[in-house]
Amino acid sequence: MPRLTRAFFDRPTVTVARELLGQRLVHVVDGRRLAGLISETEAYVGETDLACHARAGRTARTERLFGPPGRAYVYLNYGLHWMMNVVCERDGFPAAVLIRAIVPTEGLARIRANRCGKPDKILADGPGKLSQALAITGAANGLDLCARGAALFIEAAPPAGVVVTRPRIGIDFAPEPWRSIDWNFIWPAAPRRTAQQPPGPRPANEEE
DNA sequence: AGCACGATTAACT
DNA sequence: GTTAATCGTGCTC
Repeated sequence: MPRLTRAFFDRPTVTVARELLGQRLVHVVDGRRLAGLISETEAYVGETDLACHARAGRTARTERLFGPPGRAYVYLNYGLHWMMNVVCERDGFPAAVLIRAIVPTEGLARIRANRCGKPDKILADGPGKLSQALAITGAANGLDLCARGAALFIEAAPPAGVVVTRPRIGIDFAPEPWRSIDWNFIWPAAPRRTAQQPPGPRPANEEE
């Protein structure tokens, strides 16, 4: 499947957040693909969105948000957890989609190791967890997901179909209407479990 | 220069 | 349900 292009991200952030459900987030680490299907996203849209980091205006931290679409905005939250976002909309307008959950599909052995052997059900069902699972850190901040040869990118996959919306998580500090607007998107029919390994010889890039 | 607080997680009771 | 872990950021003094 081809990779999503810059044109995909150069659209309204809410649209991108919806359509990212079902698509495949891939991080190539040491020549090995670590990947999963995106199952939950959130939209953060502009300086007027008082839940968005861009509410602080253009600063050193938010520079990526204001930049061109298709790049990663990765920041550390609570001093512990890396949050993986994809910048959306035109250069100069600050907006991004936070990827909040994925269903791991490739590189399972490495992903389990990155997650310290935790049960498969909770390998990547949170924004901090999926970053740990795919080994995404602040080093990825600003990377162009649409560049040729990028190690971090999103591949096209069948669309999610039915999508459920609800208010965004963890932004109780924000005033209305931002606190309650339905900018969290979930793919309820996402595969619950990680696919089993196919029978026969394993791919060359699958470990142990 | 100092401070309060997160777009969270895991391990508790 | 409660709480510790842990640090970059933006704001105040």
